[in-house]
Amino acid sequence: MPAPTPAPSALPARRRAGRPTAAILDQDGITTAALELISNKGYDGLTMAALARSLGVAPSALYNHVASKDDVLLLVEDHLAAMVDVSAFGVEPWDAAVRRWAWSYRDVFSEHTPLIPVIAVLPVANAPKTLAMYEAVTAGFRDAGFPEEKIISAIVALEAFVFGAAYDVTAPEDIFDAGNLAEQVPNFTAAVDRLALERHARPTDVAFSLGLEALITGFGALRG
Amino acid sequence: MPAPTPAPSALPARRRAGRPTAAILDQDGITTAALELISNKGYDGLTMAALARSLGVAPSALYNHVASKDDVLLLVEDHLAAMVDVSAFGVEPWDAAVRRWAWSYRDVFSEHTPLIPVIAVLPVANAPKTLAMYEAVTAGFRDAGFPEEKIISAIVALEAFVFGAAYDVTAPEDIFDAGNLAEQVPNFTAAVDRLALERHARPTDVAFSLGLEALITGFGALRG
DNA sequence: GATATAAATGAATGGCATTCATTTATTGGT
DNA sequence: ACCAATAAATGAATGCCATTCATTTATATC
Repeated sequence: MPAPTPAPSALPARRRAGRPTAAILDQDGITTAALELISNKGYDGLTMAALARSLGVAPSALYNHVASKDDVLLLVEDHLAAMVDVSAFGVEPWDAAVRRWAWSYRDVFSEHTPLIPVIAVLPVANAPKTLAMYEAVTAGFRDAGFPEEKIISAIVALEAFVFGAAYDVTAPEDIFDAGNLAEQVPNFTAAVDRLALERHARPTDVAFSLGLEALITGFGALRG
Repeated sequence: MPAPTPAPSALPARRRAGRPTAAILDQDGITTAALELISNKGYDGLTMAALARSLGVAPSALYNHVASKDDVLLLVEDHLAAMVDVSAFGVEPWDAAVRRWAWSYRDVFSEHTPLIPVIAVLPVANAPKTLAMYEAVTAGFRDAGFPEEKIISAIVALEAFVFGAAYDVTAPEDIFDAGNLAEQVPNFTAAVDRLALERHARPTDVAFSLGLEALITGFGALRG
């Protein structure tokens, strides 16, 4: 049967199918809209349908510009990588530069932990800004006298710590409350209670600092 | 209209609805079936439908024993926590015990990275075996002369590193291949190539060892 | 023996990413 | 100046997924 003639939609000037004067969508716009959506509704709210809606477009239109939802996540990841602070490398001493980099790396991704499984396994060739971050860090290590064969390993180790710590930031405060099992784990409970007495900074920041300083000290000793 | 009388199913002795002589399902059986399924089909294959099928049961039956799929993941996680090797604490020296614990922790969860977002944020009260692991580690730190107020922070930091490293294990080998962007990141590319010349162990193991030894050294100095 | 309960069934439900045929304005070639 | 190819949109499927619900019934409890 012939398709019924669509009633000429009088109301909200609905766009008709077909190539428009200028493309509505591009990867930059999709990235920006995704970030906005994530910021407002979190990663649960980031659906292809919601993303399309926020761009005033049908969901299927997105697939002219990205291959999949994972592709969207990759775009977001690469955008965030550019926000990580590598500016101290080559300016400040090596240890201070690492410290700045690692803290900002953690802070950026602690708001975006659902990306971590994506990044951790992402070939860098698909993420130019991420690659640029690695380049800056690598150059910083090299110029600081780091033996070349250990640079990547050191960065990988630091990154592992950063990613794990990013999760930790999002954990509930009472994650270590053993509840009614407390009597069965006296050492653990005592240590948790003891930590709670220290009221300096967020526990997650204390742990991050403790680990990061150990890594910086340990890696610093490798420099020639 | 009245429900049509169901034909008395002659064939595969299909179970009828209603309370059976003994419960078919329990949390242990669900956990075991989930692990089997994960082992065979990976986490993508772990659906409530597949889990139910492997148990010879309707999907909805699972919900008499678990509240949600996340609940299943929690059961799996706690089972795995019991496989982490804490046996060296109190037997071997502190640094050797930490080494054994961290390596085995990483190895166990590198096969189960989809659990990491669950664990990292999981209140320990819901995971008794995980809690038992923490108790053993905490006692080991305390007996090694670790100041009590730093024990939890040190464990959290080590755990963060372990989780991040577990992801790294699953990364593709050529993750650092910059492809056609290689010229734009000369330092990075050189460092990646230089590492490739070292053919001792898996790169992921080299990085883990490097980071872990730095953490052990750094934390070891905190002992009284 | 009556009643309540636990544990199963199977049929919805609603959300999700993704695919596909179709439409049409623009671009580039002749 | 026409014409073919293409890019970019639509909207209607598709199939998978977790979860809910009314219903059934064997067993346990009073």
